This record gives sequence, structure tokens and C-alpha cells, in this order.
Amino acid sequence: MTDTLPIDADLEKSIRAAGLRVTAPRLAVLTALQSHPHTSADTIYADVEARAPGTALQSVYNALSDFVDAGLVRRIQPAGQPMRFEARVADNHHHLVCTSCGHVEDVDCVTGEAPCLHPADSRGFAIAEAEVTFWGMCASCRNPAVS
Amino acid sequence: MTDTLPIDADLEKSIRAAGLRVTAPRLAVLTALQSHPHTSADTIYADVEARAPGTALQSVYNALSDFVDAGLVRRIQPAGQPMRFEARVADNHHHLVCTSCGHVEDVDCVTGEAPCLHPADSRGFAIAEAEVTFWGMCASCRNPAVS
DNA sequence: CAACTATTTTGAAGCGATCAAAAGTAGGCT
DNA sequence: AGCCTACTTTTGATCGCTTCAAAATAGTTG
Repeated sequence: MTDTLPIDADLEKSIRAAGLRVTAPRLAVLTALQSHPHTSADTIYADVEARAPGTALQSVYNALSDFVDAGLVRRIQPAGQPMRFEARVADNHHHLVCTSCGHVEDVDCVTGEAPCLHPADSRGFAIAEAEVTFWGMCASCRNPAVS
Repeated sequence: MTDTLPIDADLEKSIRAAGLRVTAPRLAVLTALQSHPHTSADTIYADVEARAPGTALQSVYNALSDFVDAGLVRRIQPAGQPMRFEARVADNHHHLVCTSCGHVEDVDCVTGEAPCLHPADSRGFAIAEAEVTFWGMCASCRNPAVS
């Protein structure tokens, strides 16, 4: 079986299920997200250009925004860096962000059920989501190839 | 005693202790941060204008940046919103951010020692800091005064 | 296939933050 | 006290990312 990643037919279904029209830009964007998790709009745009030449950058933003609204894609926005997007939305995982190069990696929450994600005093807030970000230096930034 | 908030003399000491020169813009910025926690550079600028007329916006950014580098101030950057700054740096607390109005509140970590702040697999990262943000709707955004 | 509406495109503007160089000033030293 | 030097402020411009707006295009339903 080769269905390790959703194939186009599945992507099309996802888009349709979200109540959105299936268009070339949207398919291209969603496909790009499968192969490159945690990418910026810019990088996605480059990838989309290859799959659907002539697609406008604005359409990439549109598609991403629509997907986020529809819950198909998650938007993460590390401080001081452009937005990044990922297709992994089902589970509640967190992110390691490199303060040097901006590289992002997924981390599953150690405790599964996220114990500290329910603050004692929510100050009248209706909490919708808890986000955990770990800041540090990634392996390659710590160990640049010595020349 | 009226020393509920650090007074100017203390602020001056803090700045000096950080190895920075004491200037009017810096004092004004640090003072503004005492009274208005979680404010954006813009808001701080407005406050500073009153205390030290003629101060440039750039100087506010400079001062804030220097303070952050020196560890006197913490920079928080909620997704989709301008940077905010707070003078509370000693303890490890987290933030509630209103998705509607952007209002930020402090929350102390329930468990004190932040159990989920040590991911099982750090993927080669040298983790410097863990940041927890709760997203939701604040009380006033949930309950707008019924007209 | 026609019509309606969502979506894409194009071009531009907006915003917050940052850069760069010149003018000014705090703090140490004599 | 006054000078000197390095650090800060100021001024003005610029930059990158994202969003806005209106016209053109294309997907979907009946």
C-alpha cells in the first residue's frame, strides 16, 4: 500500500467536505502542505508554482486562510517570523522553534492530556486553545559543520 | 509606604545595573511599563510622549529592545498582533490572549514547575524557554453590554 | 447549458518593525 | 569643572509580510 500520504483524490474530498470549491490553487496548496510541513506562505508558493504554474501568491494566502477557517490547516506564528502552516490538525501537539534559523519541529505533549493547559484562574476567559512553544537552538545551528 | 510600584530611583538603578546608560527615553519607557503591562510599542509610545515629550518612536523600540536583551523586560508576540512587552520577568508565568480584542492577562502556571515544559524528545534542540499561550475570548468580548 | 456565486487574479496599500547615518549626550577621566 | 569617547537618540527612509479592493474567471447546482 502506498497510502502513507493522502493522495489527490483524498485531498479533493477534504476540500469538498469543508464546503469549499475544488480548484487548482487549493489542491496545489494542500498537496504542498503534505510534503512540506511547517512551511511559510512563501515556500508554499514556490512549491505551488511548480504544480500549478501561474497561481498568484494571493491565491495561496486565500487558500491557506480558507483552510484554516475550515479547520483543515493549522496556522502557527512564531514570534519574529513569517506565518507557518501545517496540515496536521487532528492531534494536539506542540512545536520546537529554533531561535536561530526558525526551523520548526513537532513535539507530542509528554503527558498526553496536557496537565498545565487548564489554568487555575481563567480570568473570565472562555479558553478555546492552549498553545505551547519551545524555543531553542536546533541541532544544526548548534553544530555548524566546522570548516 | 507607597512603594507598591518601583519608583524612579529604582528604575534608574535597574537600568544602570543592566549596564545601560540612564536616559530620559529609557526611564519613560520603563515607567510606562510599570503602569501598563502587556502593552504594544505603540501604546508605550503614547504614554512616553506624555512623560518625555519629543521622544521618538524609534527610541521606544530601541529602549525596549535593549531591555529585552538585558533581561529587564519580556517580549511577547501573540500571533497576528503587534509585539507586547511586560516588565514582569522574574517568574515563569503564561498568558491568556483574547482572540477578539487582543487583550492579554497573566496566568500563573497551575503546577508551578510546569510539567509539560520538558518534551520527551527534544529532537536535538537545546531548549531555552517554553512559552504557553491560552487563546480564548475575554469576559468583555463574550458579554458586550447588551443595548 | 445557463446562471449564480465563490474564487482567482491583479495591483496596490498598510502595518509594524527595522535599518542607517548624523546629531546629541551620558559617564569616566584628568 | 570640563573634555573626550562611546553609547543613544533622532530623523527619514525602507523592508518584508500580509491584507485590501475591484474586476475577471471558473466551479457548481438545477
